[in-house]
Amino acid sequence: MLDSPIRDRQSERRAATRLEILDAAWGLARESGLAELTLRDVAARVGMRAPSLYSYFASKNDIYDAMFGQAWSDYLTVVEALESAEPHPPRETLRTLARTFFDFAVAEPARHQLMNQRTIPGFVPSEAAYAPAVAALESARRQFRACGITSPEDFDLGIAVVGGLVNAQLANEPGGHRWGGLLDRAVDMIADHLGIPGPKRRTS
Amino acid sequence: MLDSPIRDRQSERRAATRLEILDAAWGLARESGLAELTLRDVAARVGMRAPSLYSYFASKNDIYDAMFGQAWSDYLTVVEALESAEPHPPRETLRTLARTFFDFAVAEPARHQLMNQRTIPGFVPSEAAYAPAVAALESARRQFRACGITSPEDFDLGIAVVGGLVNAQLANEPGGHRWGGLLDRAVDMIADHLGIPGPKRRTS
DNA sequence: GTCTATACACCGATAGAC
DNA sequence: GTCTATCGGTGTATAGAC
Repeated sequence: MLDSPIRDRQSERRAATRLEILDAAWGLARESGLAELTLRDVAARVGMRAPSLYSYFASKNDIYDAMFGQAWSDYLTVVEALESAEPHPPRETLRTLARTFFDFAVAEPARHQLMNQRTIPGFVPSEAAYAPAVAALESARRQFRACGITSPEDFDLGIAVVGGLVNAQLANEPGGHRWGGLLDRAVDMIADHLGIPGPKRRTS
Repeated sequence: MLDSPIRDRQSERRAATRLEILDAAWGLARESGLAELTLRDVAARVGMRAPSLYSYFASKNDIYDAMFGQAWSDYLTVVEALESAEPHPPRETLRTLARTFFDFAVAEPARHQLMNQRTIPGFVPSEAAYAPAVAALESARRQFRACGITSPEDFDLGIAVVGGLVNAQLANEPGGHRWGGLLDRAVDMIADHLGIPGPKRRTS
């Protein structure tokens, strides 16, 4: 009974509407900022009134939670695609990993704010939404390990450096390239520091 | 007439009340979060009603602006004290500079959020409030230069790395020491990368 | 089941009495 | 200068129309 055709159709419709709502929320977040989201605006964009959203999400933070899960799932797909690609020299793998994270982040500042900063008042990601974030971090950790970086401290350092470049770029020059242009040098700096073999890339 | 004794007393009282209001705002920001500030709560803490605050500040963002200016002025004092201290070996100077910024940031996450992240909706620091931030950055730049780091790109890289460690610490483990313990290593890594002479510090 | 109308408590901000 | 009263806006809860 629980999975009768009727119920399937209903739950499919429901899931589709949820996606519509989330798309509207992403659009508004991109245009006006993540924290500027209002339920009335989101509802209007999908042809509803604000209270109707409560048929699909338990609260505004529940919408943020679903967006958080979507964003990390998307990034998980990207980072796992890198992992399953044919092997490359360690420094090239690290460069690609760093560049992928950097580009993903600066491409959509609102998404990066949701994924990596904790600035939405009262929002704490649920365990379910956090799962793809953990998986993405583990994928990155495996790729670090494949490059010979096994110590947790070294991994923390690498993550922090790339994240620092992202934040500096977004905070001081969103849309620019001043810190993005330092990314390859930063990776080589870490690789040198950790004794990773391979040629340095020429600085541009 | 404009600087009669009476007027002096009035403006002194006014400035004192402004400071009282800002102290109340800092206390609430520390306790409940920067974005959770409400004018009603701030006013209550100084024994006023919310509208009375408008006699001292033009808006809520004007309060944030004054807090922004205070925070950077405080940091400017700290960083200029470092600059006027007796010279030290380059790596030690860089370590002290990095540690000072790191400790200042993690000591008060709300203050760091206001100073270095742009997450308060609609808040853009005024030119006046931004001035001490520029001065602090210039002081840091001079100290980098005294260590032999003259290229703007190298400075950007150094700032970003330290900022990345701060953000990682605050985002993933506020109050902890996981990324703070990597700070000296990170400084040595940069110093090695840039060919700064001097002994490495033993890793802990 | 979906959606709406309505209402509530709270927010920043303003007007005007005192 | 500080107050009360109030405005438009917010997230959210719920009763009821369809």
